[in-house]
Amino acid sequence: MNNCMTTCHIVDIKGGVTMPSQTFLNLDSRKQNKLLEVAMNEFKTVRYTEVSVNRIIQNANISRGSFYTYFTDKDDLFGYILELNKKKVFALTKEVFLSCRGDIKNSFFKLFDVFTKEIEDHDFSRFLKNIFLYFNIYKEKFDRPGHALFLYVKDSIATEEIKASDLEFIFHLFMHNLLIGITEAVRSNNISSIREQYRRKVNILCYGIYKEDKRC
Amino acid sequence: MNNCMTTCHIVDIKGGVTMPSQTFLNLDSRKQNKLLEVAMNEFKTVRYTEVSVNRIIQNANISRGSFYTYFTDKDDLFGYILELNKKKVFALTKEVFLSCRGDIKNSFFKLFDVFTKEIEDHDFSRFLKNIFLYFNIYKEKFDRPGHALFLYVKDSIATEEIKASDLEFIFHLFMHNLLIGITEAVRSNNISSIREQYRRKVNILCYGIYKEDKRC
DNA sequence: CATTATATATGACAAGGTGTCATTTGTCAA
DNA sequence: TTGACAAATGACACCTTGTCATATATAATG
Repeated sequence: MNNCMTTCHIVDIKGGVTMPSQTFLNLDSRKQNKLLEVAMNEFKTVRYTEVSVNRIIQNANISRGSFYTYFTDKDDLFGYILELNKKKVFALTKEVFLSCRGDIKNSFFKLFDVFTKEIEDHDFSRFLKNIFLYFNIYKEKFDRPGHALFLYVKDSIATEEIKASDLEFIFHLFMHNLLIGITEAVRSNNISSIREQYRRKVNILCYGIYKEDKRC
Repeated sequence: MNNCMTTCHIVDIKGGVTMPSQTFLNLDSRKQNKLLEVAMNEFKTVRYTEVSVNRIIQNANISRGSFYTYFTDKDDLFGYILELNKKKVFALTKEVFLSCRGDIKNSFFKLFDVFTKEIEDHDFSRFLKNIFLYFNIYKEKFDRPGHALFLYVKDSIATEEIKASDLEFIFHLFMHNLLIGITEAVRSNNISSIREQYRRKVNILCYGIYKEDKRC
């Protein structure tokens, strides 16, 4: 059943804001894209630890020296690619929230469908997993992406019926659940059952874990 | 406020069951411990990617060749150390559940206190973070530790009042929340406020996100 | 005790990685 | 044509890892 993937992911990536050098930005955009594409492919293909700058520069046909004038190192490059994709993720997320009039439950139902579709369409699987992993425990709570995403969609969330206590926490909880769902979906060959399971979980998140009578 | 830690973690670790070679197990236990201690220290000190087998064998006073007869590589070593510590974590967790008669809410309240105490006492912080990270998104859902822990404590959880839908998911949700709380606590200098926040979240998990009237 | 078998230890080595830098090449403006 | 600045280059120093033929210790046996 679950025979693939004997590899797990917890990766060390230097934090901080990532930006390629001006030199890179000045580059002919064809050249930029070539490098980005090659790199993306590398990140999709091998484990993060095994990503090799050597291989990247070979495939992109640039010299070692050039690479290091563009990016300080592989973390830097990865961070940049992430940054580029983040925008898409952010935009999609917000769009969904708006289209659902801020309703959390429905938004997260829909997000699952939207993202799994997106992944399927673009063969992003491996790379997107990395992106999602980027939103992991640490990230999620302390670092930019998770928090930034929240800030970005915050206003699109309908809060009248929600307990005020900690909207950001709630958001992360749902996000976490979504990521698990998506990752499962990406790996599974039976999406519809994963989808069903996912929806049940969203319900638990909404209404709590206790049976009716026990509530509060 | 949150000025430390510019580093985030998403790490690549090979999965699979980790076991040192018989040769290592045969070793005089003083020698074993020496190596383990040195390694542990390395893992505590530097980012996972930067952990160097070189440094470890130097500090442990063993030859390169020996190391590689004990463990296949650094992932293997890390996995083993994790394994050793996991037992402790498992035991503690179960103990707490039993002492709370399986009540989820109270168990997770207590787990927070127990673990933060444990960490404080043992200067595990950096290493335990790694352990906790080991239980991250992927792990949590697909791999041994998270699932295994669940199986281990499963029977100690009182389920009469819980919606049956997906106990494991609920468990992971609470766990996830606990890990976030602990990590925050480890980094913070105001544990009691983190603790308070944590408890509020546990309540959300128990009773859902909606205000009274909106429920179901 | 001598001899053989087996377990353990060793460090030189190949293969490959990273980041730097003095130098070359390209480009544009005066 | 010349000078000034931007970009590209690849050899280099220095690191890492995992392997393997060889040396050494330990045990087992005739």
